[in-house]
Amino acid sequence: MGGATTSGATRVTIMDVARAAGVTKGTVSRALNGHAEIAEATRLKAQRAAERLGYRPLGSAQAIRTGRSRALGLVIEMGEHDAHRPFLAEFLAGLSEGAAREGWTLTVATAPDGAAIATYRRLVDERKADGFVLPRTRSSDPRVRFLREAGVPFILFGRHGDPDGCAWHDIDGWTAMRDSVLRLHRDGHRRIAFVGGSHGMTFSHIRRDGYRDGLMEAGLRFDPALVRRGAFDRARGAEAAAALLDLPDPPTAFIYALDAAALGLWTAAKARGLRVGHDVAVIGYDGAPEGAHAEPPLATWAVDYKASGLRLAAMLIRRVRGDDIGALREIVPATYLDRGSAHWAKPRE
Amino acid sequence: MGGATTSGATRVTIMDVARAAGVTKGTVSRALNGHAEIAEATRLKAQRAAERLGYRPLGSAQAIRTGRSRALGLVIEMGEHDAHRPFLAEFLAGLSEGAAREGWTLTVATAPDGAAIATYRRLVDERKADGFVLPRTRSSDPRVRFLREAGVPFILFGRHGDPDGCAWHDIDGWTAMRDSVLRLHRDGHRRIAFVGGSHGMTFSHIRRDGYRDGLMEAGLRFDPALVRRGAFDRARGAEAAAALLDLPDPPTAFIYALDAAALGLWTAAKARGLRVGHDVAVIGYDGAPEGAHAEPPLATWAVDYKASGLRLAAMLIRRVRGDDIGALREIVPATYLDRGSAHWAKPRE
DNA sequence: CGGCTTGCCGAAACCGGTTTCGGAGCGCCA
DNA sequence: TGGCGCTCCGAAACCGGTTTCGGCAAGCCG
Repeated sequence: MGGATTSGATRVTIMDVARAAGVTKGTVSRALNGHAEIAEATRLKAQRAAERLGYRPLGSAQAIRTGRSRALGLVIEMGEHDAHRPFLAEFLAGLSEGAAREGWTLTVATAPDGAAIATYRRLVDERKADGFVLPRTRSSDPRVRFLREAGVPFILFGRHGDPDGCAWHDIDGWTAMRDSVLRLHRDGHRRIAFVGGSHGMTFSHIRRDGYRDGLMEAGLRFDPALVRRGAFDRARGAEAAAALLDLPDPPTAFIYALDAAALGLWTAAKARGLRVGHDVAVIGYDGAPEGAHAEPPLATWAVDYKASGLRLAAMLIRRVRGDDIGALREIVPATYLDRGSAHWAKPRE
Repeated sequence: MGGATTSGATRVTIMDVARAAGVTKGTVSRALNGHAEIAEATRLKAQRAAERLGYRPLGSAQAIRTGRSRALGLVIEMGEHDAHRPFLAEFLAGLSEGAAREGWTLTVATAPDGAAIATYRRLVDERKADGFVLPRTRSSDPRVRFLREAGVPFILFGRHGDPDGCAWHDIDGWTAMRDSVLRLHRDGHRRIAFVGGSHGMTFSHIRRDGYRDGLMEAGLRFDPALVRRGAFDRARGAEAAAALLDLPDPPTAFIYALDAAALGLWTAAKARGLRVGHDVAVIGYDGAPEGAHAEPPLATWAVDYKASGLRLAAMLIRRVRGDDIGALREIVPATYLDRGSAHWAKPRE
């Protein structure tokens, strides 16, 4: 077996390519990196030789001179109520595929909940990543401040209170919430409740605004008693639902900012002898897989986390390469999944 | 804003430390890396200076000479039926924390289902990782063959048919399955079914063996009619349950190799007017969070994926450093969670 | 007191790339 | 025909570390 050290044959280096092509290594480097001052014939010679020998430049050797490690950084904060967890695999798949398409890699680290900055600092100091993807952005985000000061490129999955220097990719939660209201209104609902997610998250505000603006557009009054927030899991979602159902004039429809919380309605409704999708309607948001198995299945707005990861990776790479930030901001729509929980057997007036 | 290039002040290099300590950079390198030929006084001088200046060696610069990038590699295969997905976040947290403790990082890549080898090859060729963690090991695993030939260290999360050159960390599925049988037998069950997971996975065989050996220990006959396999999700789990419940002499208890599949029993039982945890008993395996929300909650064997990740990272690093492989093999127990689904209202004979 | 270890560290090579600098060769124009 | 500018590439410096090599000085021994 020998040691676990050498991998048999030694690597093919740029010198090998240079010898095979009959030029110097400097020329090979320039040829392969597309510098303009290389004659087309020479470039071909170099590329052929590299191809033939199976040459792969050593990332760390490039990094030391260029200062670029060609790696994207992702720091996952291990909060207890991490609603992104079910989608993490898809999200990672998107990110890493987006990175791989450009020959980049993905460096992931995790950090205890509030203490992410130290992790970012370590990765930055050791140049383990050229830029970062920031998921779960908060309205005022310490990570943004840190990276901004350090001059390290980053891109938000979400948005930020102060957009200065921020690139982002986000899902249009505002429209989803607004459309949820309009749909429910069309079905005859007049008292529509809203249960928001974690406080401080940008998306929480945006989704609540969508709800409020939807009411306005539908001509319904905004009733603060019908709004709850801070529900990020099933238990909290059930609490909120219970409180709302016990109102003197309870809502007939519920909009949840998170599927994970929306499932709590089942518990609360059952306890009160109400059937979801019959006596009360509910629309969630996220496209969480559990929702499809609820009885009736949870109507929701599906988000393609893999596609988002792909976009984020591609955009971040462009950002690192110096692309103008104006072009690196986009908002894409979620897709409505019409399922049983949104139904309603409208009672006779 | 300026460009996204320089991060203000330039890095502290080893030369800065050398000057501050009044020695050469070679000496600083040796001092900081604990070489024996450095006088204690000199080592202290170097460490103090490094500390004071906030020196952090540049990983890529070290890598080019040492051949070590101090990064662990993890390739996630994006199969449709990936039972590990719900635990991915915990697993990653463990891995990255284990890596961070030694100053290492974690490089993550994903690959389309069958085509992982190309991804490994890329990471190996570019030296993006010094070793790999292989989750979801198959009895005969092409990844093992590839890495073995390439001479790249790796560690299995699971076991392998041919243990040569393999380090591993695994959860004791055998004992869990055996104990499940014994528990159910103690409760009076005499016909106990087993529904296995994906074919070809090492853990599938091991868990089935545990079931078989448990039967033997309990003095029960092994009945092939009571064994199904290939159930890796809720739908397949329901199919298997339906077939078993429709037998002339159906089982009263079920053991599932995967929680995700076990939840399918609820569907099949309900369709036949049977109550889980009353008319039939079931024990799963994995500790999937959805199980806790089932009605009644699913009894299962909880696996601490974060702890496993931590161990795997630590062990892999030792493997890369050349530790003897014999010391890098371990099997840890799962924890039984006694919940409602395992109950049974034994019918009068 | 001389020779031989031994401990410790400086000088320089080295790792595998990128980038700067300068010059050879050529075409063009006066 | 000479001068000039351009194109293209070789030589060498450079990036930030690690490692080899050799030598100085102190210690040990005979």
